[in-house]
Order: sequence, then structure tokens, then C-alpha cells
Amino acid sequence: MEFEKRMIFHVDMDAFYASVEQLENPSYRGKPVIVGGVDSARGVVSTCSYEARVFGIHSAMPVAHARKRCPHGIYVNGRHEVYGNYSRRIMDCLSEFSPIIEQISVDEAFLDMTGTEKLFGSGETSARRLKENILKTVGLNASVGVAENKFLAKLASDHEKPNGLTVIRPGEAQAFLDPMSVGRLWGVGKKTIVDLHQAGYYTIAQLRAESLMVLERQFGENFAQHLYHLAQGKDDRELAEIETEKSISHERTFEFDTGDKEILLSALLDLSERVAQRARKHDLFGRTITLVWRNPDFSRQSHAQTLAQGTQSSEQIFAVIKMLFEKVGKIKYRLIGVRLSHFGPGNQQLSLFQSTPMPSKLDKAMDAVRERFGTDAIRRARLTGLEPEPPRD
DNA sequence: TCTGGGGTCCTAGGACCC
DNA sequence: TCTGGGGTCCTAGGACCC
Repeated sequence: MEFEKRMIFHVDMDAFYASVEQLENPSYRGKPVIVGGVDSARGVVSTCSYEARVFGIHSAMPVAHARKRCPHGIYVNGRHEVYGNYSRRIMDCLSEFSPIIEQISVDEAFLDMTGTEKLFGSGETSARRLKENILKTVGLNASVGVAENKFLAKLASDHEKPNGLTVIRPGEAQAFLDPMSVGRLWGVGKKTIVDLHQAGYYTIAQLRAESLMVLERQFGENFAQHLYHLAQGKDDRELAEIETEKSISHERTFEFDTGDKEILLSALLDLSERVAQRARKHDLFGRTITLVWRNPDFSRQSHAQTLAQGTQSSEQIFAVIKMLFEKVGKIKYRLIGVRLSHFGPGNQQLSLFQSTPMPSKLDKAMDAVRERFGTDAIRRARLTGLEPEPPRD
């Protein structure tokens, strides 16, 4: 048998948002398409087509920067509801291959394909079929990685992108990993790469050759063990089929940094309502309410308050947010946001004498309108038309 | 060219309790 | 009269991921 222990697939859609736009607008095909916050001065690229990548454009790059590199590109705003619909159809395709699926974002998922060889053939055969199935039913290309665990499967799906199919068979992991940069390890980002380089580790082979004891001294027990295992291609994480939500948040970056209390409070009211509405929709009661913000220098800060009891009321969340906001004092904000977390059991925990934290009549009415006509269909009077002005000097 | 928005997990320090 | 140690909860910040 090819895969004796586990056989995991990682399915990753190629340039997902941009590919959906090219699928729906035939005139975009074969051209550089850039999806992101294209109408905002501070927007960034979410995804771009492979034709755009030739110009050095990539995700998270400021749109203003992308426009300089590729002035003739097609710049479109993200249409997340549309992508969500495609995402559902793709996940439906995947569920025809395995009941054990972990969706990790709109365009990515793991499948546990252990023991399906009799049904679908080898890993390579079934991965090919899966790709064909997505292309036939949805019209989009996916890259698939096949390996004995999640970490290796994810590396494999990335290996021959776009439209790739890579199988790492048991025993091949070491050779596959060794020449790679330490930055390919899961959980190793910009900062940690610098730390690893400073300690003399550039390739996964170098890390693998080190003893756990030395690594623990250099990087702390937990992170060292994480690195040590991944460098050997070991990863025994199971697929998390049902992710329980741990927080709900909404935030907003202003076109210009602002210290205008009127603008800030109306933004916070709007964000509080969006957060509360989602909490009600998912039937979640959160105890911790956090005000988050970005200063003009891009640094992030937060203030939090934990309540004795969970809430999902717009009114209550906004009241706490306002109090936290007053604590900050007079500063300029680049971004402001509201987060609800620390979810627990809802109202059943209340004593007989406490008022039930059920949605207020106003909350219910607004939920109903938004459910039918969309989030922006209804806004409080004080929320309309408040935008920061460009600074004059 | 300045850097979105939605998340998760980890760490460290302080308060408080026993 | 000066002061242990463990555990839990909370806050704040940082790194990372898609």
C-alpha cells in the first residue's frame, strides 16, 4: 500500500478571487487582474492573476504600488459574496471525495483520504480526478498536494502551482524538505526567519541536524519542539472538522488619520452593531469586548473589558466600547475596530432575577432588514456621511 | 510605494486567592 | 515580621496565517 498511515490532501485554488473574476468576465482572461481595495488610497491587493504576478505584484502589496508597476492592469474591488458562493460549490465537490474535510479559508481545504485507495485509486489518481471535478463543475483550477500529514500536503500543493499536483510519498519527505528555506516551515514568518538566520539556520536540513536541546535553549521549549518536528516532516495534527469560533471582529482603516470624536464614535457604533449582529446570527454570547486601534505609525494597541456575563447586544457592546475609547485619550487613529470574544453559554446561565440579554426590539428590527437587504441597507442616522477630511497644511 | 480585514495562538505580567 | 508557591483570570502585545 502506498500510504500506510494517513493520506492527506491539501487543495488550494489558484489565484482564487482573480480567477473568479476572469471566469465571470471573459474579457479579463489572459490579462493582469488585481483584486483588492482598489478605490481606497490605503487599499492593498488581496489576490492577483498570474499575468499580474509577472509585474512583481503580489498579495498584501499596496494597490498604489501595484498601479505603478502595472498601469494597464485591470483593477477590481473584491466581491466577497460571489467568492463565497464559489467556495461553497468547491467544498461540495470535495465532499464527494471524503467526508473528513477541514476548510481553512474560502479557497483552501484539507481532506483526509486515508483508506480511499480501493474506491478512488492511488493518491495521484484521485487527486487528478478531484482537480478535474472542480474544473468541470466550477470552472476553476486547483493545486493539490498529497502527503502523509497536513504540513507536507500544504507544501506539496504549493510546489507546482498553478494547476499543480504533487505527491510526497512516505520516505520522500526528507529529500523534499532538506534544501528548502526555513521560512517554509509553518509558523515561521518574517521575524522568526531573522532569528533563525542569526542562529545560523538557513535550510531545513541545517535545522534537522540540530539537537532538540540546543533548539530549546535558543527558541524556547514549545517553539523548538514545533520546529524540530516539522523539520523532520513530522506533523500529527488531526483535521479539525468543526472549528468553533473564538472571536468576532470588525475594523476599519480611515482614508486619513483622524482624531475627530464624532467620526470615531460613529465608526465604533457601526462596527459594534456589525459585531453584535454576527454574534446574534451565530447565537454567540461574548464576555470580552476589545477596542483595537492602529496609530498613525501603524503600531497596534488594544483595551479590553471582560463582563461577568456574555452579551450579543449592540447597545451593551457599544457602551463598553465607548468607555474603553474614553480611556485612550486624545490621539489620532489610522484604524479602529471592535472585537467580541470569550464565548460561553448564553442566557441559560442567568439567575431568575437578572434581565435576559436577549436582542432588543431595535436589534431585532435591524437584523431583519439586514438579513433581507444586506448589511448596508440600514444605518443609524448618526452614521451617515461621516468621513475624515484630508489634512490641510 | 507605506502597509486591509478577518482570524489564531503564544507569552508575560499583575491581581487575587488559598 | 517579613514573605512561599501554585493556580486562575485578565490584559496587552506580538507573531503569524489566509
